[in-house]
Amino acid sequence: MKTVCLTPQEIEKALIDKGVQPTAQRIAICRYVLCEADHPTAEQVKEWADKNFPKMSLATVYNTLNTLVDVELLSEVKLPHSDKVMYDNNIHKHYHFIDEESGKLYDIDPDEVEVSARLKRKFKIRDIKVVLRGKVTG
Amino acid sequence: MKTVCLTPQEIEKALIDKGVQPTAQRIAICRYVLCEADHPTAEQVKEWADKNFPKMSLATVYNTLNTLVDVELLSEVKLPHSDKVMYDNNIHKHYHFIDEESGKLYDIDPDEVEVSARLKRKFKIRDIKVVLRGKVTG
DNA sequence: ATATTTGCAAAGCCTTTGCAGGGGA
DNA sequence: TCCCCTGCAAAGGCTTTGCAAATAT
Repeated sequence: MKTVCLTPQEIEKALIDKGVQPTAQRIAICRYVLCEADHPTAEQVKEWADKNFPKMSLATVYNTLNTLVDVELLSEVKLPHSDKVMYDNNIHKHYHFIDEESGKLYDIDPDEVEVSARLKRKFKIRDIKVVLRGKVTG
Repeated sequence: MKTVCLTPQEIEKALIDKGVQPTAQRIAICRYVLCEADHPTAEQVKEWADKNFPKMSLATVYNTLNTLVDVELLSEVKLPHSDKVMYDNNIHKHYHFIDEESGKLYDIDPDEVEVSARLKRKFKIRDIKVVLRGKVTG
């Protein structure tokens, strides 16, 4: 979750820069998922919208999230501990830590994890994903 | 995929040892998923069953696969490149490599990948999952 | 005889899609 | 004007479940 929140104006600009029309719904969702939320699911975005936006359909929530993923303002996280997609405002390379007790996700900086693979020659690695799991104190 | 295939008798014994009734359907599915198949989906197991078993419902396929996972004769693999669960007869610790072209899965021995994490103290790691992705030649 | 398991169909869960109405450029 | 977006409801894909009939011990 980013510590700095974008203003509606900044969000509008970001959307336009990406070639996405800055509709009220999209700006609202951006305000939530880019600043306030922490790895929300579509359902959580919908719940937020129900409280903070006049009226927004679930389809619009999904469409908007998919659009934001397409233009790389957001990234999609699918992890085995949940059947729901989670959305991550961290679009840089990073790993994830799953708190086994709460299911909560934490972003892990790649610098904190060292991975080196020496596979048989037939494997050409293009990407490595690491998912950590355990307890989080505090 | 194991190179050694179990006989129906061995499968029957394995099921009984695990406290699972060795019904014809279960033995048949075991013969496929424990020996012949390579990371099959439930759908693929059903297709195999349709060709090689008098009659088996999809529910039985799912129930049986879940039972085998419960008794640890099989492990469940959920990866982000597919929305379908894949079943793995390798129940030992290992990682996976996804061939980006075919979607095919390869088991990777943990010895071939070195991972070391030095996270902040609040994180107590209980498990590390590594998913590699790239091209496979040959 | 009693407890499990099977098969079928229906339901469940998450996500996508079709289409008509509405709003922005 | 014209195209894109929204909302609604229906559909889609995968998996689970309820229940009655069949099977196992």
